[in-house]
Amino acid sequence: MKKEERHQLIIQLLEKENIQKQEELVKALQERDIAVTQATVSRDIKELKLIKVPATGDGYRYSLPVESDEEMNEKLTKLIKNAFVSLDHMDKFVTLKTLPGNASAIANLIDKRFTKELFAILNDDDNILMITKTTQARERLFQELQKYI
Amino acid sequence: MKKEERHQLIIQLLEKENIQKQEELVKALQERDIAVTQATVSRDIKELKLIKVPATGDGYRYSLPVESDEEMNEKLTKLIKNAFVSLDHMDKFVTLKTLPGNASAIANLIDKRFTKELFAILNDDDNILMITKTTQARERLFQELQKYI
DNA sequence: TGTGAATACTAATTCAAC
DNA sequence: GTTGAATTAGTATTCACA
Repeated sequence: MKKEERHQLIIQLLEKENIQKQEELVKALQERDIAVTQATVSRDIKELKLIKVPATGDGYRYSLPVESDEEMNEKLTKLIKNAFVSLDHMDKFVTLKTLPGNASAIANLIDKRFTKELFAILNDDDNILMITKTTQARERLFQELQKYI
Repeated sequence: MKKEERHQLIIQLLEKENIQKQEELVKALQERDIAVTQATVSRDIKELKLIKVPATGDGYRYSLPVESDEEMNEKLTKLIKNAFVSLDHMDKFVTLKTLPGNASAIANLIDKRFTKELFAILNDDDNILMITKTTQARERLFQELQKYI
């Protein structure tokens, strides 16, 4: 079990369970036969940027990070820089072709980042099709995406 | 200086300064001639639901809360329960009539909560007009809003 | 109810080992 | 580069009191 896998598992655990303390995360991981200590979990939390949130009821809980626009932009830039093939538009459509396997991650980020502009977005393994709400929105979206290239 | 005032000040401080530890908040408050201890700041943080965020660079910082869906739902429920007049729909439109002065706050929350469904939302003092992306989305939105009543 | 002082608890880091 | 054990740093809570 590598660190990266554990990180993924931790994210899943946080979605399901109410983790209030790092020790609880340690236990939850142990139940899945992953032996780590509080020290490691503390580092994981830092790396994953998990946040400690005062719970609505009582106590505290660990929660997934809220990505800022800047962080999403950074991610998008990296992803697109690495996987870009072509970008095109027509009417209210924008298409982005990527290297195989990369469309999904990029589409997810674009979806979050451009909710305002997007009417719908869908992708297969290496293509993203975006449908914008208006032609102006298509223009904005296309120009913004060009910046990432 | 009452607690409520201090809370407001803390929120302002967090927006401006990079507060990494509760002790720093204590110091920042002392500089403004407000004498409190770490214990009090800890309670303030819990009450304000401030979160401890692993910083992008190094270390940690305290930050303003992120509202969860549940919290938005709670707020919406309260607001709508208190100010509801009528709810109606037609084609891709949904209208919500409220008591005078209440439309804006409710519209803002609906906008955040139903981004997926909404194409546009606008309000005056006591009316909200929602335009959904599709008829199915209108159906979903209308049914969800009915639950808040 | 709100607070500080002391304390208990939790989390982050250091340091050594791998 | 990653980890656990031990330690330190930081945070939450208890308890007494205004």
